[in-house]
Amino acid sequence: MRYPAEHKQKQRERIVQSASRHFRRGGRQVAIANLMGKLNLTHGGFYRHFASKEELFAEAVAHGFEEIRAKLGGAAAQQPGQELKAVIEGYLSLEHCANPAEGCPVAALGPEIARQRRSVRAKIDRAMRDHFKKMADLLPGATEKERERNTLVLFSGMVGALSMARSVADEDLQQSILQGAREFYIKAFCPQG
Amino acid sequence: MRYPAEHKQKQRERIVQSASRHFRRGGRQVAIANLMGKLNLTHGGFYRHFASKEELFAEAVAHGFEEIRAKLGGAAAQQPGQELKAVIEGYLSLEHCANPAEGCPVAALGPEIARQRRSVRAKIDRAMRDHFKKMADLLPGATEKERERNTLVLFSGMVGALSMARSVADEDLQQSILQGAREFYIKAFCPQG
DNA sequence: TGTACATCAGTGAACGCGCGTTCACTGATGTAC
DNA sequence: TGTACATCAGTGAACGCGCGTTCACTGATGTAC
Repeated sequence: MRYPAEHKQKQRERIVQSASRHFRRGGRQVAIANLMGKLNLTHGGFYRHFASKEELFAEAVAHGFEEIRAKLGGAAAQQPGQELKAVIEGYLSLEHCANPAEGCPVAALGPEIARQRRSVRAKIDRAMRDHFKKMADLLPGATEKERERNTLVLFSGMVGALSMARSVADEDLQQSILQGAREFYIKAFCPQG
Repeated sequence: MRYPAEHKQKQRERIVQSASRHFRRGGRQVAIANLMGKLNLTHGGFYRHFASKEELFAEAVAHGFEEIRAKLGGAAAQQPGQELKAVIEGYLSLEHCANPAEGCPVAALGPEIARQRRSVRAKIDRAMRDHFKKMADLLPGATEKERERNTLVLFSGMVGALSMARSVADEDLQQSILQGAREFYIKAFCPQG
């Protein structure tokens, strides 16, 4: 059956968005047939949209940066004057910890990204740089360079806290990790305590 | 062929140690046949030592904590009076970044650990708590509780920096992440700057 | 306006491969007598 | 001391399953005339 003109592009976007969440939840090994099935499609059609699973993975990770940025941006907008504090509290929240599917792609997939071929990582790099460049507006620092350095320190630190919190089984320990990191980074990066 | 009395236990330890490194390099999905092959064994014998791949994985991760602690302890011992600085510089070194197989298991496998069944994570928890308890001796803090809180903040932060550095393709960015984190954590946690 | 043909997103079977786990078997050495 | 048997770490074939990718086919709609 032939589809309307924009159909293909929209389907492709749907696949990327859905895959992005499923990869973040289950890892890169989530099967293509599974991903397509969630959209009521069969696996055969996948290759009308992507050359390989690798290509989808790279785009899915890139999409994840946009999604988390929208979330953190929303949290920031709700606390004018305390934007960075809101971002830190949002990122290190129990809610983010419990929902990797809708959260930060580095915290959810970091080591798996690290194992991809260079070309895949290069594609992800661009999205990541773009993401952090945009996030840097919220950080303190006299020059843009300094703000970007601070951004990398803060976000890499939060990635680790979230990743470690998710990997422990004990809920008290999980909470301790998140809370300790929240307090520490707010003190370290939010100008007025 | 029947083997000497201690043979079985030694073989088991060899498997755990080898698997630990291979999992850290390639992820949990590294095949049992592959792991056994590295030790010139065939896959069939695996189940004389372990009930499942899951069991091996948990022990392999636990073993990883001991290995990295020995490494960091060695680095600390070489710089008396600057132990913590040596640990931070060792953990956030290019060398550690380039060699996940012999490095921190959380940085190498965090998200994959997070996806394991609770029982597996519980086993890993014990090893992790033990690890951080021992590392806490190096951290500043008036009470033991405070030192342990600081330990979690510092190490989770370093986990994220290492994990993020490994996932980027650009070497300059990778270096920036590591260097920024090194400077920041040394300033934040090493008493005499 | 009507007809014949082209298009192409999507289908589902098939290919080829890898993997976790099981199991009957091996055979050198330990043990019972 | 010698013999028959038990042990059990390790072997390698097999089972059952899942997965990435390919491919011939479908069929509703767009296009040429």
